[in-house]
Amino acid sequence: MLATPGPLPTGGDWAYEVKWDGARALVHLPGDGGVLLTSRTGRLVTDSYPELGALAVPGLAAVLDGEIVALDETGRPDFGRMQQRMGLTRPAAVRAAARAYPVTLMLFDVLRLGGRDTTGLPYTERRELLERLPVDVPQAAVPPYWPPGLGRVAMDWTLDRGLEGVVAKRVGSRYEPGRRSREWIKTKHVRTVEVRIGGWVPRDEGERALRSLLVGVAGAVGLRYAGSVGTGFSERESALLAELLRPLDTPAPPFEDSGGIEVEQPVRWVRPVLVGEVEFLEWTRGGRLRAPVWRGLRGPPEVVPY
DNA sequence: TAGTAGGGGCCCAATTTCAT
DNA sequence: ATGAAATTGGGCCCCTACTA
Repeated sequence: MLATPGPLPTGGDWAYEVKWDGARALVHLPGDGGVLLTSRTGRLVTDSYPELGALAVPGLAAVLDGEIVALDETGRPDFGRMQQRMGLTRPAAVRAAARAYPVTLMLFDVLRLGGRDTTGLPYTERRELLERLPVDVPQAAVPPYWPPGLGRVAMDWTLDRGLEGVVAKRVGSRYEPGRRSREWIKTKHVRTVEVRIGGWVPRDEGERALRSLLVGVAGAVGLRYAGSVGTGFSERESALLAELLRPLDTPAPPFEDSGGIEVEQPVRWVRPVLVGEVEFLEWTRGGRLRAPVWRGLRGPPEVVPY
């Protein structure tokens, strides 16, 4: 069951949970002391997270839903660390990564318990089952939730702690396996930043539309490259931007450190006079925008000191 | 060593399904 | 029949592993 993105729902029948920034996983506990983990796409990922073998409780047969996260020293999920765990299969590599960045499983739902399908039960009843589970290991947690009426509180609380956002769940809803449902609504804390366009990748030879924008933010001595943005603009905006960018052509990258930019596609550099707004999740360790979305041009084109 | 592939996520646009 | 909602497909981003 997947959440639909949207504004925070309010009203008497929504409960709220933290939106954990990691990798979604289903935990299969056959009851014989084994553990199997599957990813959102159904891939078997057990071998990548050996420490989660600790979840096995002899006699407990269940299927649970949760998010695998790699917490930093402050207890906040660090997606960069998580990425260093995902996809690893070589035992030596897995061991080394597990020692450096151990993961925790945040459990938030029960799909089967003791051979019984629990997906038909309402959210609140599944939560009760979840909280009564005899899973008591440091590698797993059952984070609390906020009852109806406290949606704003949940948003403020998660914002204060630098968490990604909130997932609202309708208290009477059943679990819908494999589906994206409106009974779960995810609301992210979005950040925006003002950027200058320093280059672009045309969609084709005609250069009448764009594939992506290369943007920068104010750096120490000039424009610092912040990554490329490939979504958020409609067909119309794409055409308009291409039209505005074509006359701004310049031979060299306008960024202060052009060495770090790796683009295999044909890039057109431009004088960085166009200012726009980009919505993004967070800054990566390398100073790039994570999950950037173009939100539009801001203000008139300006003559800039770069 | 360089290039390719794949996982996770996001959005737009097109298509299909569902309601009125 | 018509419009809205849901689903699917295609791109792009970030990061790392795998392959040649």
